[in-house]
Amino acid sequence: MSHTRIIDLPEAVGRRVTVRGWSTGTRSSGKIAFLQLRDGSGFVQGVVSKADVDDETFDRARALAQESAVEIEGEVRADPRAPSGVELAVGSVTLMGPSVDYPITPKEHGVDFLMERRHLFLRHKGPWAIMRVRDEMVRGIHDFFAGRGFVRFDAPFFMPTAVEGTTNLFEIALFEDEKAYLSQSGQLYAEAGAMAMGAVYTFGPTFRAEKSKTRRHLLEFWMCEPEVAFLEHDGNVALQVELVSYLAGRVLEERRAELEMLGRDPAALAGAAAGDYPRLTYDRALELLAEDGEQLAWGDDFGAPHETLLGNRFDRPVVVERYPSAIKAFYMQPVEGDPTRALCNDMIAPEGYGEIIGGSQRIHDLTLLEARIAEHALPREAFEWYVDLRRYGSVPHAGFGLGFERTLAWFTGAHHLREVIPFPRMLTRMYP
RNA sequence: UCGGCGGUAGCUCAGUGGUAGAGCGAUCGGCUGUUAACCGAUUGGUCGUAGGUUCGAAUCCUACCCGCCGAGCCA
Repeated sequence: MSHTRIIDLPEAVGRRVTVRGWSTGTRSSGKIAFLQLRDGSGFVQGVVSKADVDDETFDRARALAQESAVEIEGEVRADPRAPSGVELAVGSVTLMGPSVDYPITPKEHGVDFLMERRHLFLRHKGPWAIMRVRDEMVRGIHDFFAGRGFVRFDAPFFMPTAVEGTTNLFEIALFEDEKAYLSQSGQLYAEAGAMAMGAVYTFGPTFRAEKSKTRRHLLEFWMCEPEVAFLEHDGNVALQVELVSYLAGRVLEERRAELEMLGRDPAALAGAAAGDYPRLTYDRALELLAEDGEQLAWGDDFGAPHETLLGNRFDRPVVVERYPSAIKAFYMQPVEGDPTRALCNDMIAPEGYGEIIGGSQRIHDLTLLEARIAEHALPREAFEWYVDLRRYGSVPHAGFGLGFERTLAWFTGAHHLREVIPFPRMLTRMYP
């Protein structure tokens, strides 16, 4: 017998249907019982009237423990009191999988308690809504790039060496004496991809062995790294703004109900969806920070509090560009006529969510790149293939990395990145 | 790694030297429209661990463990 998804019930008013799902709770009085049901697609209330069913069914319904798996048969009724506009007048209840002493009770719980039971907590409304926004964003990324002729290009996760220095890398023992590192960025490989395919993007997990214990950090997070041949700095910034405003608009359009379930005011994302993000040079950002009482010397990098101050000045993300070369990665193209500054940018989200994008135009000159590799004391042999990209038809190119969880946390208003990934990996959490 | 805060019932917490507490949950009973329902009853404890001070320690002292928040670093 086929069953109907809860999300489709509004189109089935007046029909008898079968719903398969789980009970999230029951309330009952002597003659009527209410079953809260979810099936993964949505939530609905089942109403059991003692007058309509036999005693056995009524008792079975009101005794359903939290998270019991059930098959419910009944008639879909429109009811203005229901949040989704419909409820189910229950005719029969079949227990498919019992549930005893479900631990996450309808009650306030602490963060650690819920994270320890993440595999179950994912069933609840908050995580459920966030995962649906996450899914929408993933498809948004693929649609955005596919619509612009980009090729999805997969970088390896095992790396022979560091992309940007050897700190913060997870070392993996392979065989006997062989070692490898978990990827902290697919960018260098994406550059090879850009020269092969024109425009590519990677999308996958990335690993940072940073002992950071803040709401903006995970050991394992997802990153989207586009890389485009013949793209220069200004085009790179424009692409970033297009991408983020597209994603914000898409989430507002397709997952507004989920945002509202999460208590996230959609108006907070209106500016982000509109595009036209402010652009500041690093030097200008220093001036703004000084206005806020944060005096930084030229050449200092921003800390988290500085990013928050800058981000909170605007109702949408802010682009900060042309940082001092000394505090940026070895592969960044210098500003023409001013080698102390790099053709790079960060994008900082509002509301303290911090940096969601870091990008740059890459060095395409062979001699300059070789000099930078030497200056940074990087292992030349490991980068030989990367240097090759400058030997055979080198062209200006640029790209960036979008921090997926940070962007998603900002969209959903999550307090911590661990809330927006199914199973967070942190310094203090490897289970479940 | 550093700084701040914390660990007491299944959960969230109160209890600062003198009998171990509340709310919620769960269980049972009642109630025909509940949205974290309501009313009544029942159920509940290695006070993070180890040691010390004391007639007496959840409470004071020492060490350690674990967690939360932040810094640095970064997306």
